Amino acid sequence: MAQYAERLDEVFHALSDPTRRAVVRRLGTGPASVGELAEPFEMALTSFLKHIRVLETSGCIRTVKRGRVRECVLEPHAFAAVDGWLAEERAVWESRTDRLERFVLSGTDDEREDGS
Amino acid sequence: MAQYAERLDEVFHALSDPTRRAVVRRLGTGPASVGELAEPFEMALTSFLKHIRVLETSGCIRTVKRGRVRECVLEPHAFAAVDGWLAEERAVWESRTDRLERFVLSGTDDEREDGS
DNA sequence: CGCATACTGAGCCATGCGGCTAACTTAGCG
DNA sequence: CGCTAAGTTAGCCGCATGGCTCAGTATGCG
Repeated sequence: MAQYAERLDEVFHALSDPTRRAVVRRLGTGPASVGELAEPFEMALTSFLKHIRVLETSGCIRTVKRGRVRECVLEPHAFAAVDGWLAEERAVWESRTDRLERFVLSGTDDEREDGS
Repeated sequence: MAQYAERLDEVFHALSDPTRRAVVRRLGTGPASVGELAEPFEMALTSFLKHIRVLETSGCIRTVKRGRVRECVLEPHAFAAVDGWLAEERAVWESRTDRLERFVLSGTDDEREDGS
């Protein structure tokens, strides 16, 4: 278990920006060029390109240059990492609430986690 | 749909740091004081406290001061937001692959999404 | 009371982020 | 060939982040 990680930092960072999340959302509906993706946003193209780079280096998207156009496609694989982390987290948390539940129901002390 | 969001920026940002993810993981096993949480890390307590603040303002954790000790507890609710976003994302993406599948199987053109 | 413990606040510093403009490169079209 | 369209590179700017130290504050124990 816990094999996910790796670029988890970068993926979470990539998703922490609304512009980038919007791009991801858009790419969910299919591939698009940088220009197409940039169109809904006010910012300069160069600024927007930085977001694309962040998404790409984090592994959230893949891009290829065809002619003078750069095509971007979603890399759903990257989100599995987030999903996996979340699942592990929930597993830890749920096993804890399970123990708590047993403790409450049984009245026995099952609740010390500091090894002192 | 899409009711989650709100502090999604902050939550993703909070989770983009390994120290903070480790804290979240630890808190999954139960509440802890700032000092307890800080112990495994090299950094100064004041530096560590900033991480706690980030986690708190993002809504990932809740803290209360009892005596001179500040207790931190996980706020699993916050992760539901991430989970929700992820689910929406996947929904978009899967409806797209469904359409693609139909297209491939039927041979009809079902694949234009730009309204031009 | 006095002292150690557990934070807390203020403020410094280097780096990184997210925006910008200006100038350049390539590709496609006529 | 020459012009336009689509990126791309380089570099500037202000602000946020994540580390640090040093000097409080306040609680609990003896």
